[in-house]
Amino acid sequence: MDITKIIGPLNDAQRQAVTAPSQAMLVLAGAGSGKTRVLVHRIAWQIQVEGESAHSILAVTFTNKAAKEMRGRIEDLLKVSAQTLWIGTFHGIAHRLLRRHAKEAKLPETFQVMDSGDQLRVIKRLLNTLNFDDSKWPPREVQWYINAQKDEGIRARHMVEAADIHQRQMLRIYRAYEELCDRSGLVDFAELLLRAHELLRDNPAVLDFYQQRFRQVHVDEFQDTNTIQYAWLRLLTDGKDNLFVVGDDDQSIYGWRGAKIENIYSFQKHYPNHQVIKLEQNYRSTGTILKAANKIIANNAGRMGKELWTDAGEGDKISLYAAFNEQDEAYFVVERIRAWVNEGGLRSDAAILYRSNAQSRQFEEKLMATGTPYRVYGGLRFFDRAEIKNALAYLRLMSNRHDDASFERVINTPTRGIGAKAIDDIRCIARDQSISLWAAAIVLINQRTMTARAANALTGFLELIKNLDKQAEGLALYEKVRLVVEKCGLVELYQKEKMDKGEEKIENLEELVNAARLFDFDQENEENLGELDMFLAHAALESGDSQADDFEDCVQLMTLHSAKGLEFKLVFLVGMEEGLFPSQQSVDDVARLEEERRLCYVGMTRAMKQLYLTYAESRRLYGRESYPRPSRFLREIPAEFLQEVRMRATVSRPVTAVQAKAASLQATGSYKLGQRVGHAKFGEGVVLQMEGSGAQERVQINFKQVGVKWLMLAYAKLEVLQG
DNA sequence: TTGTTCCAGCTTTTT
DNA sequence: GCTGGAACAA
Repeated sequence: MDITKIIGPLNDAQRQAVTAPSQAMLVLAGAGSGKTRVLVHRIAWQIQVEGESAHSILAVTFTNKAAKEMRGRIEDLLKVSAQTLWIGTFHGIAHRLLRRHAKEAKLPETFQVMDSGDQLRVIKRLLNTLNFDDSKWPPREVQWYINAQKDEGIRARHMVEAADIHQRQMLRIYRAYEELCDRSGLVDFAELLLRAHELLRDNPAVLDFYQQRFRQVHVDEFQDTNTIQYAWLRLLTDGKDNLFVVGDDDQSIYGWRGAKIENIYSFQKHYPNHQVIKLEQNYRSTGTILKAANKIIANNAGRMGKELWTDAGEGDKISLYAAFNEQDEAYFVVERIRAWVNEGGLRSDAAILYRSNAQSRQFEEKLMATGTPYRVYGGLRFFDRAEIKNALAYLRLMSNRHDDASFERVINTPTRGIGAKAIDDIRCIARDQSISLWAAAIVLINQRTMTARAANALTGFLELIKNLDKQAEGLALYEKVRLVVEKCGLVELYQKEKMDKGEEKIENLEELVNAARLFDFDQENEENLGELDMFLAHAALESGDSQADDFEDCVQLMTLHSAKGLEFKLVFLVGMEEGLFPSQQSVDDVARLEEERRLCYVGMTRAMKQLYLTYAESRRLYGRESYPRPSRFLREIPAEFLQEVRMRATVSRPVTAVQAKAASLQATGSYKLGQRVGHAKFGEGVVLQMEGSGAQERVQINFKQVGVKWLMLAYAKLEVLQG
């Protein structure tokens, strides 16, 4: 195999990164600069040219999707199966290590992975048993607190009793939560990472083994790593400097969930012999889009410094549309998409990006009304559905009787006459004796204090699980799943549900059997573990797509966060308003505001050909009308890159909106933000900002020809133009 | 056990 | 102003 295939398609900077000798390496890869390509080709280079065995290479990503894509591309390039290559998410790899070394990690062999929904339910229940008031101790906050500690590598036992009563109680809950999880053999996502770190830290033999084995370690999206993930990477590469990380400080948008952009800076300290390579040539967007994005991100302090460029030409200007309200905004966007499609564009090349999920509705309504197919990203995923979780809970109980979360989930689902009283009693016994709910249920039955009916029901439940387990013995995985689906009574339960809702749930259960059949057991089973346990872990770690792949050509709707890593020919960045984007909750804090700005940068750099920015002059939010100012990010774009758009045809504006606008103009006796105005010398423009009052009142106007200017209202003879 | 009513809350999300 | 969850009544 000749190496031109590996280094041929690369530019200079990329080639430098790919062919560099083994050493600590930081590749700062701007948006659309071929980051994945560098990783893929680097790994191929090491195997083909450096003669590394695939077996000794580790590549870590954040999402299953990225891991899958990378594996596929490496196999394409090398034309061999990359089976022995370890490519996976941080959580997936951590899970693998814990399965292999359960004993050293002080975990039971049958430990089960909880997803965040499971975790929340466990916490809720825990708060109840500890007699904490839900309203004073919101389970979500507790969950956030616990995960934040774990992300920092802090166990309850590391923490000092604080003077603060709130802190002290939190610590108490954290401690109880850890105990509960240990007792039930439950591991949450943060725990996977923390345990994997402790496994390496506390077991020199294990650490040594993996340090020897992984001669090359690669990390994707390094700016998104949290404290514990980075600590884990450092352990693994300690003294070898064989860490190759790719990331972009300008695209760090997950600080709020523990990602430490600082890890990029620390990397340079911890690996003094590192090399930094910047990838700045962009292969995605037009020159105009890149320049505008560069200008925006330049407002952030403390960047590593990077400026995207392209040789693809300037392209169209960025379009700015000031809508009257959110209805008009949606109408405008949908009309533009229709025009795009009429001119032969694909719907799937068009994306509507927003800051918060709630914004999707107005667009969905307008798309629906015009019969335009669309797809909303986010929302319920397959393995998150209640019916699926119920079925999985039965399977988990079969595998591990002490899985309290699953026990509680299905003890009375479908209803089998075990009421709140009985469940309460079981909980009490479990708490008092520090045993699992399953064990407590047996104790309760033996006490013979229950009514015959309740005792029968409870015995029936225990027997059901035992019988299912017995019958499942020797069956193939999918047969086990089918057995459970058929025998646990869920199908009957959903049959009774009215309308198609129940039917859909039954279909999903059938789909679960199918998923089990397709589950590639061998690939994930280096650990020689039970097939069922692997499948259950798979379900927790890979929650699946929210929707089945539809082959229809659809407009794409998603949040800015979920757009990261994607690209579209036509992009609408909507709701560019203060309070929405940047979010109200971020405006008082420089660090958070900068993260919003990075989000804006990410959003803009999704666009390949055309970018539209829209904002509404009035928006119904939380039931009341608000008149937000245009987003500060709009002001950060030099006017030369912008072009104001108006609807070509007369817009059928909702009457109320026009009236509201007229009323507000009269009320303030002044100009409104976004108001189109004319000036004798400067021509036509749009009001961006106002300040002062009376004779001191000034307005900032973005003129089409001459750009942004501040004018004293008293002197500038402005003409109000109808927009 | 189900249906109703009331009430808080209201960024972003993968694993 | 809407939504989801919890508390309550029947």
